Amino acid sequence: MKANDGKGFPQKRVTMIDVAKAAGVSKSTVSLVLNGSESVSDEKKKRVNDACRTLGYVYNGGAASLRGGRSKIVAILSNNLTSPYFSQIIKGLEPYLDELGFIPIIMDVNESIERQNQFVHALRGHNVAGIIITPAPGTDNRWIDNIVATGLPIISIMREVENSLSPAVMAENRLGTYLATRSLIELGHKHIAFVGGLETFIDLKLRHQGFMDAMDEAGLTVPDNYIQHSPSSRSGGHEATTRLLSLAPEVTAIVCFTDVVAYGVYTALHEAGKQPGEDVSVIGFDDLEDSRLIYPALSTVRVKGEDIAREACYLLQRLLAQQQTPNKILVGVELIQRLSTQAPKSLV
Amino acid sequence: MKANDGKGFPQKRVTMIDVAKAAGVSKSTVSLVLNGSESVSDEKKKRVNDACRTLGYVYNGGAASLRGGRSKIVAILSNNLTSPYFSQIIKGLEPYLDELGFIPIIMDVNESIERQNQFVHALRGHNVAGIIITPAPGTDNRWIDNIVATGLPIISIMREVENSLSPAVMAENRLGTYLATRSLIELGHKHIAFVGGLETFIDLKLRHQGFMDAMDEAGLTVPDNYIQHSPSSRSGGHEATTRLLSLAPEVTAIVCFTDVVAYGVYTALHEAGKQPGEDVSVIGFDDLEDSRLIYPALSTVRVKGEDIAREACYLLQRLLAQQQTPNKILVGVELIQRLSTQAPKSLV
DNA sequence: CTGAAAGCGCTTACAG
DNA sequence: CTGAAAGCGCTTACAG
Repeated sequence: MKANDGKGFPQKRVTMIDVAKAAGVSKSTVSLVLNGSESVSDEKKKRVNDACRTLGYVYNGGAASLRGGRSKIVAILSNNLTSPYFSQIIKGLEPYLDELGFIPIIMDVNESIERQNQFVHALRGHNVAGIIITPAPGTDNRWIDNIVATGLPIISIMREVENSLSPAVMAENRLGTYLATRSLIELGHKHIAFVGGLETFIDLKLRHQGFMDAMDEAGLTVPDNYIQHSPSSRSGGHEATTRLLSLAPEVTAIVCFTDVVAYGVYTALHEAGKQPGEDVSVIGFDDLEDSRLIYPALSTVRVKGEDIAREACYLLQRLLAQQQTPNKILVGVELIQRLSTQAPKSLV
Repeated sequence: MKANDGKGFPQKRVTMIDVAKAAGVSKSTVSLVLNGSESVSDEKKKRVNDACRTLGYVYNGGAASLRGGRSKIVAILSNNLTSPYFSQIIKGLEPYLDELGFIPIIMDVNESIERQNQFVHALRGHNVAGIIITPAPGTDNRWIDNIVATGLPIISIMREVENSLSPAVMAENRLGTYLATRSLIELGHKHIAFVGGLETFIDLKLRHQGFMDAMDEAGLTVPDNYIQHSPSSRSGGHEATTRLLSLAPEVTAIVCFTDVVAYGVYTALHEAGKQPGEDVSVIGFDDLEDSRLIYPALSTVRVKGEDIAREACYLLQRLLAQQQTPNKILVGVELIQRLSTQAPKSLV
């Protein structure tokens, strides 16, 4: 085995002063060049840039943000790093953030208010330019409004903090499940269940509402045990569906809180000897990339992560420019019908 | 729609001086208390902490790291944010990092050398305490060794940079696919293919090697078209398998680069009217949580993300303490047999 | 268009 | 155990 000797710190750090000396200009000029000022002659610009390269200069963004008041970092706080949906949104955010010259960092809050608090505190102490957050359940509206009041832009995505003044970007949750449920009703289903989501999630309330609206409109009743809550995970969907099948075997269609929950529903159906789509229709929410690749391909409500990303960056820009922003932006949804939703067997 | 008026920055920032005044102590004492020094009287400690709370003081970690030389931030650079495997490793890292008092941030490099470069540069300028990285393909060994030479701990996980002095933590890749392949041979398979992975990934080379070793040992030949490369995604596995099935329909078993690739293999088999497990055996690598939940449950090679996380943090600690470290740590693998690997039909 | 000077909010020896 | 002082590496008016 080879080994590091652990002897460290040989190089003295190269600073702007060294660069200035090497380039034969003042420190301020170096700063101006590095920040892309127009008011420096091309020749000096080149000398500065060359000096940076040959000296191996590393710009100290930490010092810059201490003096300047704002860093180039934008933090994205995720509650569910394992959620492919959130990954899609992050991927969507990156090109916009890049273009604005920000450097995106991601933090894993994991639905914990304490971690959320701790992270935001640390972020404030590092003068980040802004925060994009999926608020953890139970986030206090005054907490988030206080942060906004300090001048730090903070934007909620996917979930809002009720009664907060900070802006939020969300999907049309209610409409989404309404459309999903109505599509099942139109196929002829009458015993339709709703699986997944925890009651503390604000988005669950809205998705649940859309489901109930469609059922009411069709004059269909929803017994209590047709609603099965669970964590928004595959295993959550699995367990909730196993419960559902034992309590209400007459169910012929299931509306799921998310696509990931739907994947768990598939597993539970398989275990019960039922074929998703053929025996029990299943519809998801999100339209993850996997959903058209699994078997049978999953019908779902598409929310474009990219739309959420774009609007969030739009809000960020306006907040940074101290311009007015709408308090809430709802991005559209689209019903995607694939093989997992079919007419009930009794009608075929 | 409610709106933010965008008027900003009302509060003047509270600093240590304000806290010191309010608590009736000097600025240094506040600093000592906030950094957990033992040498301050309990009474002053309490006064300082109370003052922080009542004033709403936010510790400026940026300023601290400028003066002190190191921040409490550890960056985790991921190449594939959508990979559930990487998410599992991050989850594994967090408790260790928490315990050491570090605050973990994640950055999405997305297999791009330029982004990797840019991010590491920025991280250096923010004096992060350390970097845990899955090096992008093509990472230069001198580049990474230079960073180590500045005293910034950087630890590779999952992939190593060949000929680098910086330490790496990896799975026993070669052994893993060797065991996977041998298990298929023992079931009676003779026409075994290898699907997934790009040739630029160092870990692919090793996994491929393990496959070849087992085949050679059993005296089985591997035609060129039994090896199908693809991105490590579900759709990659899907497409590679579709190619494979048309070129070599006699194949009865597939060793996959990762579990995610295996999921794509399932889809391609379904589309070809074949049942994974029954018609064609499939074995993955990683053992993601999903793998026991999909249908049929996936046989695989388990690498505990937690093991990789633990060893990475161990290396980080040693590097920070300027102690010697091993150059490479290999964590164990375990063969997990589920329903997706069965004897070939011809033998039943 | 460029340079000298002050200061962002901390930590760290150093006296006492 | 505590306080006064210097300085981390930048940016930003301000003169020139």
